[in-house]
Amino acid sequence: MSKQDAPRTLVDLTADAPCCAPLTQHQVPAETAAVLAPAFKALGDPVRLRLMSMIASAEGGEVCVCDLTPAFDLTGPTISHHLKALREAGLVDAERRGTWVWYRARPAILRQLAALLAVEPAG
Amino acid sequence: MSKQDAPRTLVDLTADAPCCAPLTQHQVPAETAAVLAPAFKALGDPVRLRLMSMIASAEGGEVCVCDLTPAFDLTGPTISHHLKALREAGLVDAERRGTWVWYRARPAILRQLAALLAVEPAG
DNA sequence: GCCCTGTCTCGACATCCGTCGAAGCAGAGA
DNA sequence: TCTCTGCTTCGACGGATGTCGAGACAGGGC
Repeated sequence: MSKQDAPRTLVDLTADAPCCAPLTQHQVPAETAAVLAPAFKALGDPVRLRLMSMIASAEGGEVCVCDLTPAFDLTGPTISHHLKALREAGLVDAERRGTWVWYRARPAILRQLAALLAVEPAG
Repeated sequence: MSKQDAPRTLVDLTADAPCCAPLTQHQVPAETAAVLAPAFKALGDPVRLRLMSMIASAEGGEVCVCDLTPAFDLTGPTISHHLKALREAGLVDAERRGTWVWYRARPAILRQLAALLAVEPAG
């Protein structure tokens, strides 16, 4: 369940390759935009942004779905749907251990997104 | 046309205030997520990501719509629609000067989004 | 084996989004 | 004033998205 369902176009994105020059310095090619936009899109929902933050800032680097769901006024299926969106965007990984499923962040892609948005300190 | 049509919830976002601790260090509060998610959402479309890049990397810091439109296989109204989305997300400003409309980036909000996604070098 | 708990998938629904053509508005020039 | 060009807005259409309830599946305990 953890890796296979990430779309093929995002696979190289999840590596540690230094892929992206800042938005503000070079034009983003169409192919790069097509690959990166889904990651921003996944963060473009308040629930997913909070989920991403809860996962990425979790102690031990991972968090159980059972700790995520009660934090929202949403049903289990809806949270599961949002987690799937984060998974398919390559932002998180999931792993089942016994009864519970644990999620952890993928720092590499976060780094790449941050690098893309980087602005020189004194514009 | 330049500022008034930005939604009210984003106004404080466009200031230079150091608003956001990294995603990976503190949980993003619901209010912050509600304010920031629309900005990521605006970047979550390949066309808008390229537009944002073309505007942010333009020489002189601004670019004419007439230079943006021919770069895409899309009609004028569609490009205008995407530019409006970037405007309403507070990512760009527009200004009419004579016949043409010029767009420029707002570096402050880009900095804030990048800061939110920041990951420690040796996470 | 049976049930209980936790999570995901499926189907349905309302809403939102990307795209287009047509029309409107603002400036420039004849 | 009349017309032309550039950009936006409007209205419409098809497809994607967020949400839910119901049901399926996996693992643990009896």
